[in-house]
Amino acid sequence: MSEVTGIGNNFIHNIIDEDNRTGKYGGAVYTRFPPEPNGYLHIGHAKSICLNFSTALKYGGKCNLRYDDTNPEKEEMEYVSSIENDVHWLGFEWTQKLWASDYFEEMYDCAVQLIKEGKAFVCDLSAEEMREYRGTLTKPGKESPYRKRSIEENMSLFAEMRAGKYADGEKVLRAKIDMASPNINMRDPIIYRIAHAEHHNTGDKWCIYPMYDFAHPIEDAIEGITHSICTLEFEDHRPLYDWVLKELGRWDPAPQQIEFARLNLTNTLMSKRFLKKLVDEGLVSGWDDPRMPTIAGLRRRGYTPEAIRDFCERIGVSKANSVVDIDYLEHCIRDDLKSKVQSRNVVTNPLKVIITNYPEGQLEYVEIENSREHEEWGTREIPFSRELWIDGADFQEVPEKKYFRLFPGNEVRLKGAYFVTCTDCIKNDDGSVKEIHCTYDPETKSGEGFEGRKVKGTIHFVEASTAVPLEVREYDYLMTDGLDGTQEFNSESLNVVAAYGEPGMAEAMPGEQFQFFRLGYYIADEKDSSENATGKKVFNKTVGLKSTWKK
RNA sequence: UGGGGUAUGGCCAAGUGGUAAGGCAACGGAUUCUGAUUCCGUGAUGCGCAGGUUCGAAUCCUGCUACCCUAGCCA
Repeated sequence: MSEVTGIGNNFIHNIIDEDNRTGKYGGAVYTRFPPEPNGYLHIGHAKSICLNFSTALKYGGKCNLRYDDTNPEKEEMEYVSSIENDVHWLGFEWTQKLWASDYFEEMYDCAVQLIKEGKAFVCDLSAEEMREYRGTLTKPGKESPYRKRSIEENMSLFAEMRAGKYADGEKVLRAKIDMASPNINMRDPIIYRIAHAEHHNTGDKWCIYPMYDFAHPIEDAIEGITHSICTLEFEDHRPLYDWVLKELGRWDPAPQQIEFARLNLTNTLMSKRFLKKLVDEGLVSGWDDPRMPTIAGLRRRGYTPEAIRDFCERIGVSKANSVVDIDYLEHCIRDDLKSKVQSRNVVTNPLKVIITNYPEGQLEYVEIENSREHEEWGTREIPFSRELWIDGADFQEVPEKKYFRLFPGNEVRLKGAYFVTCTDCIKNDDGSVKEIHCTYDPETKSGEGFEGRKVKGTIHFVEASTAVPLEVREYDYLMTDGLDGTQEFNSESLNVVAAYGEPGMAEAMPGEQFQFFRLGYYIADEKDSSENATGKKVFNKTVGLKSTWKK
């Protein structure tokens, strides 16, 4: 994790420090991560998860996982397990797992209280009329003709709403605040609506459901949340959040809402609408497609929880809208993996090399270190023979300036093995390079202290008869080129999001994470591998990062 | 056009009146059996703009400008 100085503090900590100084919450820090179970979690949620859980951890406080399931029409249980899995995978444990729907009875009671105190009323306006009465950004709204209903009438009407006497949209319960408020959220906001829908948790027990603005502060208060952290777009809702708690007067001290800027990544679209459409239309293999910015997708791509947590900590927290460069995320995964993963030889766009002066049929093993960072990880033996594969990028028939890898007449070191000199370049009929011929110098074997001459280049290789074919995929993230998430798109307009793969050859290895020379990192996910005809393991999908090789 | 926010080097981001942290990216250089890694080094005379207060301002005041959010019976 980051040990960089200056990182790890943010404005929310300042608020908490101040609260602790004044004793507002008696030193308690209780946060919560409140997803609505209507999709998979993505990297943006990871920022919120890290913020909430880490803040609690930092102050020795608590953090709940709470499903904000107040809208029965949009939520599905299938997302619940993925959410819990992702939070756990990131390395966090919640103090309590709760459902907003478990508070429905208490929320109803709160609503009744407001009615009894003349602070809420049942309104019969249609959705359209409601919109007209609400006014505009610049014009104040008009009071509903139903605003003056008596407390008794409101009580019985609300009870009838609960009893199912009315159809969806026929009536709503509204808070009585101020139709002339410059903040539209305060213009007698709806706090309960009718929805005859099956709720995943409460079934058909309810046909009226609380709105977010009414439910959320109550949920926080019931759980004893002290700092309710949410994103910037809720800033305008804070007055209503405070109003609900103040008018109810049931909790002291009441929780406070704090807003921060949500995460944006360059060229990455994270709206659930966009991601869900990709999944629904089969444009990706699922929510965990490696190209997806979901936590599940990143996991399958080879990201570690440590890297994601480190990233979330390094980017900081502020109220300024910003777009973090995706390079930063990649830096974090490289930084994490490089110190804890072994190296393996893998070549892409493999090019056959024949060592013409090496005995045919002979196979020898040369020693190579498993890690250059960890000497204690030891070495392994890799095969070497007359026929090898090298990376297509490690040979240029006509070398560009300052190219010091293999080209006709040039000598390079094969890492762990010998010096080889390119003597010939064999072409196919179409002019492409078929294979190259080299000679090796037995005296230059690695580890034997040859000092006769130096070479400027060292390249890696894979022995041909033992190599495992695979596809090295360098996935692009979901690119937003020309797309902003609001427009329609199809598989064609989404070409930019396609993964591109290159055929590769690798030394045999178990399905774990390794570092590839020059290629970055990958994970050979077991579920992405299969056996080929000869019983050899083939990694159909090898998830990698962009190459570190620059031209 | 009302209200609410935000503006610090290419990208994040500290800073809370005392003379601009750090990270990413970039670019130099050293080391290197892979142009990786590692290691050093380089960048705002300047903190959206214009004034003002002060011995001193990114931080305080005034006036502008730009961008974001906001008119769901979504969250």
